[in-house]
Amino acid sequence: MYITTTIPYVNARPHLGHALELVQADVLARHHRRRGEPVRFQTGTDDNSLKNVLAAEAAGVPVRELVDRNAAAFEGLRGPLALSFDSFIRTSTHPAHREGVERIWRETGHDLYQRHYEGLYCVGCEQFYPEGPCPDGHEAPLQRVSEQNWFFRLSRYQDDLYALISSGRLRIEPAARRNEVLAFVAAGLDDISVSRSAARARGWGIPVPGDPAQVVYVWWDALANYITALNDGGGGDYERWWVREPSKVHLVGKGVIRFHAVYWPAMLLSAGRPLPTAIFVHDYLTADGRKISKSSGNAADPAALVRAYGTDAVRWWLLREVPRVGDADFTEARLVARADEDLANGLGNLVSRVATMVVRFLDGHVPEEGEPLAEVDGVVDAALAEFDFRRAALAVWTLVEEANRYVELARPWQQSPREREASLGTLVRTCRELAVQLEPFLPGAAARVSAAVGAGRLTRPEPLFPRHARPAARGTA
RNA sequence: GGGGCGGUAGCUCAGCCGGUCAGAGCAUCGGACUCAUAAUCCGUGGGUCGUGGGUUCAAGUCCCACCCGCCCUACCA
Repeated sequence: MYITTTIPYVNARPHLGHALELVQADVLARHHRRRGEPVRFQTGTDDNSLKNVLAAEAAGVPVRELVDRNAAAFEGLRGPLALSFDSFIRTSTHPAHREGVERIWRETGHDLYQRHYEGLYCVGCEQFYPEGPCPDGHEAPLQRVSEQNWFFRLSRYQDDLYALISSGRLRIEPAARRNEVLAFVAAGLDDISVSRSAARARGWGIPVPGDPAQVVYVWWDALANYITALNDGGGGDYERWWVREPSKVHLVGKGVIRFHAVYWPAMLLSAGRPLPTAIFVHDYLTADGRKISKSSGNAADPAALVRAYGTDAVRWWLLREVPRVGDADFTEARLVARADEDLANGLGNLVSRVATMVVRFLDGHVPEEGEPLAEVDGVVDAALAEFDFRRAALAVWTLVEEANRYVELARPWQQSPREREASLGTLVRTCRELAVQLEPFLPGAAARVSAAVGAGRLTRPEPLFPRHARPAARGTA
């Protein structure tokens, strides 16, 4: 499976919304790797956006410096969020990227033509609008732009795209999003402008081959990363992951569906390249009921949240509480409640009590016999197949709940030695199974559970998870 | 303007083709237990399922209208 996230433009530091997409992709990657499937997990940054240029100008720093600094912040999420991406591409520095963009440009040459264009351009959206103001409410006013641009014959691919998506050959999830795209395609596709004047872009970006006065439209440039990251000029990765791989999944936010579900497949069709097989569209996060923005502060800064509460707590909130459909509101109080109730009181306490009983009653020796209490692999698998991370996480959690109930039922401290051996054997095996099932979701926690109830003689473990709220304050924060 | 999604207990949400669908978790209250991070387990209370109509023997569950929130799309005067 080839899994990609979108590559964010780096006019600012990453926020929690970026973390959501990265963590979702990471869960898919880890889940499929665990099942022995070949996986390539790809992410990176879009350095070539005009927005980066403007942000740098506003900050009074060279573009290169701002882009490098912010790109480093994105790549730096790897550790704090425990991400397992296999490669991280930066569109301004990856050696094969520029070359790859030029190559697709040439391959689609039969669908490119020059046309004079005049319109209102929103730099915030990197998009033209027939009239103002910009529907997203970006602060910068729309610019009246009049220039000679390159256009792509998108209109030519309307029928192909419709057939592709309605047949499911290009799967778009959730279904409501697929319908949205189909409605858009069916309404008729106009050709799109795919270049900008180099002057207006301040010379930032990739020059159009044979027309240095123009730079390649940033979306065209950015979308290409999905194949240029594989060094599509040669070297085997492209062949392996884009041509032969049967499952190619793009994770994208709802704001960029059209680029991924319409423009990108059309580009590939025009270039005679293989297409992705699935696009999963997630909705957005809000923080304290408000749209996440640069002014949201720490509440939406994933690195800061990890410093305060740890990797597991942040990942767990993103996976356990964000629905497949619909925006989700993030609050620190909810993250703390989840971490305390689920991780500390639920999982941590379970492992703690099981290990302690093995130490106390069996001198630390784990019984030979025992089977996990339940099988959740199938449910997790089914949930992840439809990108329902919350349902998958919940399924794993049923193991914790079953195990805690089982302790109360069996009451090993009152059992005969023989009964006790059996019940503790069951509990240890269940905890081990938990570690296995949990790995894609909470790799750090899984490793700690594994260590606490692993092979050899058990010892009384330290608490696996800290509690963040005082008991008396729980739920009121 | 057109299209889509959501509006279910205080909070977060499950409820596919109409008939144990009125549910879960958290919070509240009561009980049990003591292996455990004062954690855990069991039970109670609580909702006119956005509003108003309609179809049906029967509707959160289908149809229509409207209200609220969000998204996509478009701009006729």
